[in-house]
Amino acid sequence: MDTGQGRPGARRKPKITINDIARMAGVSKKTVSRVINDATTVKASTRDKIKALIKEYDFSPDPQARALAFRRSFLVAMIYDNPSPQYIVNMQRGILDALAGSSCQLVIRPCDRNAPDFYDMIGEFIEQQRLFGAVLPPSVSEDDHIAEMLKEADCPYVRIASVELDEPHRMIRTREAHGAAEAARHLARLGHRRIAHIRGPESFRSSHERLRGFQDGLSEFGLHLKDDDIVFGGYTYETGYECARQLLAKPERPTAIFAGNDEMALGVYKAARELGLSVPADISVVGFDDTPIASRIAPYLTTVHSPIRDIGYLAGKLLMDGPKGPKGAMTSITPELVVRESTAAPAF
Amino acid sequence: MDTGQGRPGARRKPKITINDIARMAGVSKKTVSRVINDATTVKASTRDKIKALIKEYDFSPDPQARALAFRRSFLVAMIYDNPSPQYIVNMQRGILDALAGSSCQLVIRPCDRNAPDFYDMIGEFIEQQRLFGAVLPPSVSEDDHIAEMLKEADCPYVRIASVELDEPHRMIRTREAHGAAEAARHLARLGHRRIAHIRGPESFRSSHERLRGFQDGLSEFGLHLKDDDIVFGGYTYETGYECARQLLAKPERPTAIFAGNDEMALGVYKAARELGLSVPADISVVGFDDTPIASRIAPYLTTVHSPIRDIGYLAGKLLMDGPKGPKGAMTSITPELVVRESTAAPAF
DNA sequence: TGCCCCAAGGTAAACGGTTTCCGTCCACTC
DNA sequence: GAGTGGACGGAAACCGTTTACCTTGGGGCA
Repeated sequence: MDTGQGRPGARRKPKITINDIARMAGVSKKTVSRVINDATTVKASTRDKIKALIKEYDFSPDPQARALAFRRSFLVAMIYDNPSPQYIVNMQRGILDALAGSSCQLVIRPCDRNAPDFYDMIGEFIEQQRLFGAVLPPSVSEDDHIAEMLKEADCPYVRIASVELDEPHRMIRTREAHGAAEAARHLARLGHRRIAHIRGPESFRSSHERLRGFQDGLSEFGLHLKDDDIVFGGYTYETGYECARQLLAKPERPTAIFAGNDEMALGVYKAARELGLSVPADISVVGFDDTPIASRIAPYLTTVHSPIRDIGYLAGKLLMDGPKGPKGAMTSITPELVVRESTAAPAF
Repeated sequence: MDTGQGRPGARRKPKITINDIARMAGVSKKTVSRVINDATTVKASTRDKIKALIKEYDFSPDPQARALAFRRSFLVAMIYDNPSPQYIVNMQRGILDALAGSSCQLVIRPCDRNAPDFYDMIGEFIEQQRLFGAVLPPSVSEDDHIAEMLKEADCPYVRIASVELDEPHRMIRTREAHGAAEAARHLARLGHRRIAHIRGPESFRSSHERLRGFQDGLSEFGLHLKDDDIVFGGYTYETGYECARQLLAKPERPTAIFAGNDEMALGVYKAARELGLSVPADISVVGFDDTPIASRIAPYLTTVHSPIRDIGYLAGKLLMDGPKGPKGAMTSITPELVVRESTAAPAF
């Protein structure tokens, strides 16, 4: 595009092809193609001349034609079922960060793992699009069948998960257990002894990891979660609320609750409010994710922060670099605790 | 130009082509093509037979090959700069709802209108991708230069905005003034007389519309906003907070504040909290957008609900149908007030 | 010199559809 | 029996790249 200020009479762009470049450079279009893709066997002087022409005429090869010849589109898909807008948007941005400068575009593919024709839909999508690659955040990432289909279709992919469930060059690990352990230590140091946990659903690996990490952190202080102080939530506001009602109705109620994510932590806030309990004076609350609400609500929520955008970036980078990318590439991310206002020493 | 080389082309798959279908149907591939695309001049029985075969063998034409022949990709782009994750995600879903069943995919293109090379980037994107269409939510939708570039590239597009700024078949109107007027009436009926407004930035058309609608609503009750009761915010939590501090520090402070969006309304909550004012006893607050936070925070926020996903759906539909779509197609959406807990009669 | 080999680059055929430009066949109608 | 129009075929061109395969020229080496 020209940067000149807007003229009303815009010109029709004389679409320039690889042939034009070749003619002007005095070489065959094959050589131009070589320069564009893989300039290994082209003399430096020839390559420079062609590159100069490409730049001068602002030429870029037609993605559709390339895709046809390559038998592979220049599309990277993000396939996800995570419902959190914050998560989704940040992940998208991260992947796009990694795609910037490449000739790939990001197509999004939300889905519902419970839909009856789930695998058909995704399978068809994968088959048809001949994707350049796919990024799978949780919980789609935990679905081995999807990974299998992608492998089948010869489509590179990267899975983002809290546990190692594929080859290293296809994985970004989020060490969620670490963040959960930090939360546990924080509560233990504050002096809490009666601590409860609202965990996420069985079907999410992350909920296991968060629980595990939390237990590990507590055990460092000789503490442990009693079985009936672990209740199952569904990672939603409503379930968080209900679980909290249940926990706080006990005769000997806990002085601190670790919610499996921020949404449920907000549910705990609501339950506490209704019961006339003050956060953090009567009950300390810790969340997980650090969604924007966490720093908007009163009291500001102590939670575990995951750098979602960075994770997306790593995943995208890993995808673009392929198995033979730099060996030292980072492939894991460690969430950290952010202490705000919702935790305090228990009153005795 | 990094194309992620080193990926060998896909290995051979028993991929079925249009020729196979044609052979099996006993027709020429041209007729199959007719069925796939247009089917106007194909006899019903032939068409049915071909369709059955297509379904049986699960054939779908290669998008890349079609794109090359059509000189147009099967990609619909959503180009946006709106920072609200909730808005983005819902809009994406809405557009995808409309794209379902078509052969189009959704590619996303966030951008920053303040970047120095903004128009270059977008222009290049539009030129290269030969998009099937584009959806422009605010505030990108308000940029005539972008619309011009799209028209130039012969790319259909739909703009979503609160005012009519393009031909009807390229517009989805969000009648935000209506929702704002409802908010005004609600406050007026409660008995508020001293009302303030934290408006959005000058550069957003929506901020004008919301102000205008609010004023219209007030005037029905013989009320009006004094000039210094209208302050400029930036649609962010922080600016909402600062504006509220300013308004609430006045000797004769307002009894109600209409914030231009929910983010700013949360800022008002914070300011009120700091000043020891209770919502809604001391100050009523109304937001706009109905983000999820609005129904998570205490007190639940009275706000104006926009069905973003529906809007996205309409935009996508309009795009797919084109100018010759059904005449009676709905092309406007009216946001409605949702009364919750943050508004009450003023204390005298 | 003769031979081999490699770097550098060319040629033509894919890639998998759509389109153009006729034609043909056939059933109806007048 | 001629005219008409709908349904469909055939061949080739085309879309703009990449790729399989081949040529060419020149240098190293025995």
